[in-house]
Amino acid sequence: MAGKKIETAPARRGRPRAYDAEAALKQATDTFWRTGYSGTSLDSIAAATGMNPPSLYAAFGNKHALYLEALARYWEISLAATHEALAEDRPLAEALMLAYDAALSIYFSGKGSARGCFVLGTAVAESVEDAAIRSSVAQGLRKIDADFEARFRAARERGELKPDADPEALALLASATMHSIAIRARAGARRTELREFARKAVSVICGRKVEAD
Amino acid sequence: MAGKKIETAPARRGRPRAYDAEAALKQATDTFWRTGYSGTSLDSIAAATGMNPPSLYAAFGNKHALYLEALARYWEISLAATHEALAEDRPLAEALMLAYDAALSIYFSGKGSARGCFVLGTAVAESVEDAAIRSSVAQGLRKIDADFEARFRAARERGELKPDADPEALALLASATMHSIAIRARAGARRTELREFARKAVSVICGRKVEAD
DNA sequence: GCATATTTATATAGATCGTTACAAAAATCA
DNA sequence: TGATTTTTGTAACGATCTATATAAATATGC
Repeated sequence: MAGKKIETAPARRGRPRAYDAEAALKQATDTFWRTGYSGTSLDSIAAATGMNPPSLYAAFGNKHALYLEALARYWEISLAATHEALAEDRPLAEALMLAYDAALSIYFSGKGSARGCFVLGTAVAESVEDAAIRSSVAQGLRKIDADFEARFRAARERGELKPDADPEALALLASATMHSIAIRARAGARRTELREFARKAVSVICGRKVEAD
Repeated sequence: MAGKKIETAPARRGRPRAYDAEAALKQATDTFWRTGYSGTSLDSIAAATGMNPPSLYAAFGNKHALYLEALARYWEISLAATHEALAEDRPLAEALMLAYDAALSIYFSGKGSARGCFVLGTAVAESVEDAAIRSSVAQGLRKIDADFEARFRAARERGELKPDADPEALALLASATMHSIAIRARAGARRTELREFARKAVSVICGRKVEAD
């Protein structure tokens, strides 16, 4: 066998960092999530992460780059949750409700009042003036649309929907339902109320009654 | 007849104001609409309105009160547009499309890239930390829901919908469609694309094909 | 004309913004 | 140990933030 490359890191020179970049990104995300991009100061991020400004800049570049990284990570997590919920080994209505329940878990995470969706609650506000944020938002929205559409297409082929059902139209309505839930959550709606909303939307979209659970 | 009370104003003392409060509110709204509440400085509002900071404070109180006034006025206008579009002397699908067209006209007003909805694009971002803004958002959303629901209820009674149609569920989907259009507009979607979206949503909601125009 | 009332324009106060300079601290390498 | 490398903590820079103090400007009432 060739020389044994150890799996441990090669022992970096210099003073070791006192922060965990992964945890810091999560804490920065939480701060942006509550007060938005423009409404969040680096001071508050420094307080939330326990990092000093120079460490923040060494780790993430600047405020804008840090926000973009938080946004990308949020999309990664929430898109994966939606994608997994819509797996095709579940009945259609059940899959949709699972997707909305996953979204609600994210929208109502955190300690204080509900923050809704990080994208719709903070990134959309910056989307007029900030091309990079706008592009990330548009791309993520398209991916959710595509996931819903694929699931409706499969449902039609499998006979879960009538043959003349329009998968694209249903996907847009399913996405719209998620958008509306995200906004209402940030506007103070209760979680139980929003889950009822999801149930009713799924009933209309699937063309039949959906049981409470 | 009693003494003739003239209709002209009673001739105020002091230097006359150089601004039109109504026009200034509209220009301030335009500025908030693009860059959000936190992202908008009083300097930029002063530039947009042509007013000096002391005049702004004399006219509107402070930044927060000015924003709340802009928000209230926006709700007034957009709620009236929706309410009028949903008048019951039109066929259901036509009324819905009229409501979405009215919304699109608002979302794509202004010169630069589309700003979407003032509420969903700027007020929702502040809704976690700002109770007054959150309350205004929640109240406005409820009014739109109620307008849609009333229209669907009338449609069912008139036979435009099947007797087992659920007006509340349909109203929530109709609202969600509007929310989604507002968000997508701010994220850069084209107006024609969003109108197609509206048409498809109306088809599903009304349970039948809706012609292009 | 002169006192009074109100708004405008300027200038700035005091705080906070994003960002960085700088030196002490803490690690490895020789 | 001493040189080197990297991060930390503090302090501060210039810009910008919301808001206001102050005085000039412009109207009315007498």
